[in-house]
Amino acid sequence: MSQLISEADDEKLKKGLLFHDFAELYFNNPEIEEKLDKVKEIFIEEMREVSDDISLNQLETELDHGLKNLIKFIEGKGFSGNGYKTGSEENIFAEALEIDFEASSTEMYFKNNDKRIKGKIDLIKDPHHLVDFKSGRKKSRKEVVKSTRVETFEDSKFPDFQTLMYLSNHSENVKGPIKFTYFYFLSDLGDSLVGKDSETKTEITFYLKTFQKKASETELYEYLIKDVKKSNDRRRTLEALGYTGYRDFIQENKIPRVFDKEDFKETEFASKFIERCIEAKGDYKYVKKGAETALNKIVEYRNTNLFQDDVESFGEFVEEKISEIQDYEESGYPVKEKASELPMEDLIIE
DNA sequence: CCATCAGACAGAGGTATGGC
DNA sequence: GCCATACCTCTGTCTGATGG
Repeated sequence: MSQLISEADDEKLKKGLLFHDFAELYFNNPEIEEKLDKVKEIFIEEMREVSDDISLNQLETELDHGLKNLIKFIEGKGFSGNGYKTGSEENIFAEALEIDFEASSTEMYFKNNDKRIKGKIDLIKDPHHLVDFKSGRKKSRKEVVKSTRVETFEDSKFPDFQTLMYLSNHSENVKGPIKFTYFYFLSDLGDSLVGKDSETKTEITFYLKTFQKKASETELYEYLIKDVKKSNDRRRTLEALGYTGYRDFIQENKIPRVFDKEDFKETEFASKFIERCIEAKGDYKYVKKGAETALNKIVEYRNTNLFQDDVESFGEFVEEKISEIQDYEESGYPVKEKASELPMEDLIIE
């Protein structure tokens, strides 16, 4: 892969930067909404500098959608982040419009020497809510978790440690679950014609407890049986087991770190669980089926949220990679693993 | 009352296709 | 080479019918 950046890439980067700058300025100075036309002008002007054959029509549509979505999403004042530094000194729109602004919760930079990570959070909406603005295609919760988790990122299309990195760092500042929102401000382009109101954000929750602990709580038990009819196999099975029966089983048996539904079904944990269900209700096909879909749901829950064990295993992974790099420094890099192929640009190497 | 089965349906994920 | 899109498959849900 060439290091040269094509004009198209350049254009994309610039566009992303401009949208981010607008988000930052709007968050800190919401009255800018009155000067939206001016913002658009500046935006288009700035884009012309990178590329002389941009499609004005398309850019205007994107602008209308993107700015509208960002305004709709951002409301109220944010939180002054402890442990963060203000990230960017300049804001294109603020400068062009000669607005003096003080950012206290946008573009928050952190560098965590202990954990050897660093990054910049687009917006800290409140102490328990981080936000990242994205211009690309919307990704599902499952995709986000898969691409950030150490055990599964290699199988994902776009490995990206950002989510775990930010959460890992931020969890030092707060107690209790942290929400991480990816806001895809352009993802509903083209929907308005059909009148569809498509979701433009993906929210991941990081529970500051292990999955094992979380799984034993009523919340997960409820998740397994809610929103289905009384006749549902899984619901009938789990209701026979009862919450206490379910909780006891989880407390007695260690849940294996397996993220694939099929593989999970093969584990001892799974067969024991099915056995326990049969004991509670009787040896019927629907009980086995109900227990199996429950196991699937448990894995699904795990694959759409993040837990303490994910952060821990990420921390170990970082340590491992850093010592590998130190080894390479001494003995030379192996030829087959180019540094650029490793999704770890953001790891601190000093 | 409860268990079982088949068939229709919806949503999510994965994959192949065609355009740029 | 990239990407968005359409298509296919898998999974789960619900309904209605049958029979204990």
